[in-house]
Amino acid sequence: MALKTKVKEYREQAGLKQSELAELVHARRETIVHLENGKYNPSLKLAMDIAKVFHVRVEDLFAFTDE
Amino acid sequence: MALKTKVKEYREQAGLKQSELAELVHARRETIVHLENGKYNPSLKLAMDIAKVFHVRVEDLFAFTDE
DNA sequence: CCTCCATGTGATATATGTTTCACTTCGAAG
DNA sequence: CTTCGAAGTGAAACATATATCACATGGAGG
Repeated sequence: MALKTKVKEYREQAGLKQSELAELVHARRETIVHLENGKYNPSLKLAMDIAKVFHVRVEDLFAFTDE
Repeated sequence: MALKTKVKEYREQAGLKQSELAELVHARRETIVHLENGKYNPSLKLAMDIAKVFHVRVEDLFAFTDE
């Protein structure tokens, strides 16, 4: 049920601010904040857009855990 | 903008009905219908659940085209 | 301490994915 | 032609992702 994400790790490693990543994927800064803090499941498009920015696979960036 | 998907191909190859796939990923049959016909972007969770059923990567199953 | 900037929060509004239900279409088989 | 099961359609209700806005927090440096 819970979503684990590495967006923050990849973003910081890439030297990007939340606002810069948001602009790259055509989303709002607050949306990135919520995502990094696991507030909700993104749409497939948003997830793939972010994965593309970091040149990683969606599965590298997101994982759903049971419990 | 447009979503291309191979859900139908993989599903038929696996010998599954839409209703069976739906049950496996805890969704409704109509949701699978809409997805296979590119009606909307699924949630990341649904996309990953389907990819897991077929043992493929999300990127193998879905692709967003420009135009 | 004060300022600036990046990050986080919360509430509300809007967009859209998903469900539900009732119905239709279509092919295969009797 | 009739029946039956699988697939498709459309509209309305509902759930939730995303946008918007205003404000709070926290660290770095003056």
